[in-house]
Amino acid sequence: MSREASPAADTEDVLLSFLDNDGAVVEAKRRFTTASFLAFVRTQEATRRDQQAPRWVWDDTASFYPNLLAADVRVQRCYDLRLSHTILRNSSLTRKSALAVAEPGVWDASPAAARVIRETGTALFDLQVELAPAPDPAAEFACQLAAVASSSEPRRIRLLLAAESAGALVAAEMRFAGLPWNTAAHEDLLARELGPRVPYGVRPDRLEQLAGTIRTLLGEATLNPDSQQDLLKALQNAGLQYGGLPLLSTQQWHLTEIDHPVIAPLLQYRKLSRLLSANGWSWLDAWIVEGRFHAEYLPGGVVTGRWAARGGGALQLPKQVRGAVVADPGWTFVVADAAQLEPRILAALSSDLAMARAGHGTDLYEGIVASGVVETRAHAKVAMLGAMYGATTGESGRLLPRLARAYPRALGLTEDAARAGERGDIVTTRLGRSSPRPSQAWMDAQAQAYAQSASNADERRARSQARDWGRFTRNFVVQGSAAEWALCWMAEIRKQLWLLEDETLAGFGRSPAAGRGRGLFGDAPHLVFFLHDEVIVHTPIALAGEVAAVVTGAAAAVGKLLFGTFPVDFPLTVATVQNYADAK
DNA sequence: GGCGGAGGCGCC
DNA sequence: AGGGCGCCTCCGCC
Repeated sequence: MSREASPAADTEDVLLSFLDNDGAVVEAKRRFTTASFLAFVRTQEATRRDQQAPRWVWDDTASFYPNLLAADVRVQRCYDLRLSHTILRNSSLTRKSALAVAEPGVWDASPAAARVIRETGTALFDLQVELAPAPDPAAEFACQLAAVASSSEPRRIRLLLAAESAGALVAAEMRFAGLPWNTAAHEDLLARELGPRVPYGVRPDRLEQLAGTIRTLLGEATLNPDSQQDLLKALQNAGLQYGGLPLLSTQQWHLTEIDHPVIAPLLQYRKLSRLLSANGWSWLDAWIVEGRFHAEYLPGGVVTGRWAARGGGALQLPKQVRGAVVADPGWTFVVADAAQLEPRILAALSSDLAMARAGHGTDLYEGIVASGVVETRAHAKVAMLGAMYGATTGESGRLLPRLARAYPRALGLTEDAARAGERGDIVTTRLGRSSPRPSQAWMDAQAQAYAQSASNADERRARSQARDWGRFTRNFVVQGSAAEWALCWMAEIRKQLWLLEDETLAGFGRSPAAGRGRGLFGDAPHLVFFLHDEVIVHTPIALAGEVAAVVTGAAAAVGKLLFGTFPVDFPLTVATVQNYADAK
C-alpha cells in the first residue's frame, strides 16, 4: 500500500521551485525539509485554489509525491524533471539543445540509480555517472527551459512535458487511492472455476481432474501438463500434426487448429492454470489491501510513451476477473474508453480526410465498410491493425492494397515511418517524443551487409533486422501519439474533476481546504484505473452524470488541443456501472 | 540455491 | 515473416 511504499524523506532536503501563471520561475533554489515543505505546500495549494495553481518543479514525482499523499496533501500541477529530461534528451525537436548534446549524466540514470547517487554521492557500477556532478535541480530546470525555448515546436514539446508530468501525478494518486476490489467476489469466482482453495503449490481440484483427462487421452500416466517439453513430446507421440508436420509448439493458436480429443481439455487446463498463477489466491493475498488494488504505474515506462506497471499486472487485468472490481456502496464507476483510438490518431496525424470522414459519427471500422473499401467490420479492423503493425502476410496483407488506395495519406505515413526505421533514422510523435536510435549491433549488421565480404546470410540478416526496426518505428508514431492523446485526456479529466470537487464542496458550505471525511479524496470523484485508451472514475452515484460529462468533454477538448481544426472525432464508449465486468 | 532465457499468455 | 508491455513457470546453467 502506498502509505508505506516510499521511504519517508525526513532527513533529505528537497529542492523545489514553482512557476507562476506566465511560466516564470517564482521561487527557485529554496531548500526545504519534508516537514516544512508539507506546510508550505498546504498553504500554497489552499490559498490559490481559485487562481491558476502553482506548478511545482521537482526532480521525481514517483519518489516524492507519495510522501505528500500520505500526509494528505495533493498538488494540482507539477513539472517532473526526470521524465522531462528523458523526453528532451531524445526529441528531434530539441536535438540541437545543450541538454541533448551533453554527455550522459545523473539525469539520464534510472530513478533507482539516481536515488543511490543522491543518497550516497556515488554510483555503484557506472563510472560515467559516478564522475558526474551531484544533481542540481535548479540548474537542470534552467537547462530544460532553454531546450524548450530553442525548439522548433516549443508549444508541442511544452504540452508534452506538461502532460507527462500531470500523468505522473495521476499515476501516484491512482496508486494511492487504489482500484476498489471485492475479495469475496474474486474468491467466489476462483472457487467456481478451480474448486476449493488449496495451499500454494498444490493443484486445485478442477486442474487435477483436467490433468487426469489429458494423461488418459495421451496415454502418458505421469505427464506433467505444466512442462512444455513433456507436453510437446507427448503430443508428438500421440501423432498430433500441424499443417502436415509434427507439432513444434504448444501455443494455443496452433492447438486450436487441431482436431483431437485432447485439445479441448488441454486448452481448458491452460486457461485455468493461467487464472491460478496470474490472478489466483496468492495474487489476492499479495495485492489486495483493505479492498483496494494499489497498482504501481510507471509513466514513461515504455519507449513509446505508454505507461508500464509493476506488480500485480495492472495493465493485463484479464476480463475474466473484472467482476471483482466493484464500486463502494453509494458509489459507482464511470468507465470510458476511446473507440478505435489508434486509427483515428493515424487519420489525424496524416491529415487523411477520407479516413477521418469514415470515423465521423460512427464506428470507424463500420465507416470503412460503408465507404466500400472492404466487406466486413472484421476485415476493416484486421487491415487497419496490419497497417499500423506492419503485417505483410495473411488476410491483413491481402487487404492492405485496398486500404492504401482508399487512404493514401494515412498509409503513406505508416510506410514513411517504416522506411525511416529501416534506414536507421528516428521518428517523432505528434507532440515530440522521438524513437530511440537502433543499437550499435544493428548499425554494424547494416554496414556489414554492404561490405565486399558480405555473405548472402549477412545480407539476409541485415534485411530482416532492418524490417524489424521498420515495424517498430512504424508503430511508434501511432502508438506514441495515441499515448499522448491519452495523457492529455487524463490530465484534463483530473483538472475538471478537481474543479467539480471544489464546486461540490462549496455547495455543501465547506471551504475546499477543509478536511475531508473519507480520506484524501473525501466524497470526490477520482480516477482509479487507466489502461492505454480507457479510464475508470470512482464516484458518488449522485455525481455520475457530471463525471460522464467531464470525461466526454475532455476527449473533445483534447482532440482540438492536439489536432486543431482538423475534423477528426474521438468518440467514447461510456458506461456507468457498479461492476467493471458490466462495462462494454 | 540464484539467475536468466524461452515458452506461453494476459492486456492495449 | 505482427507493434508495445509484465508476469508466471519451467529448465538449463553457474
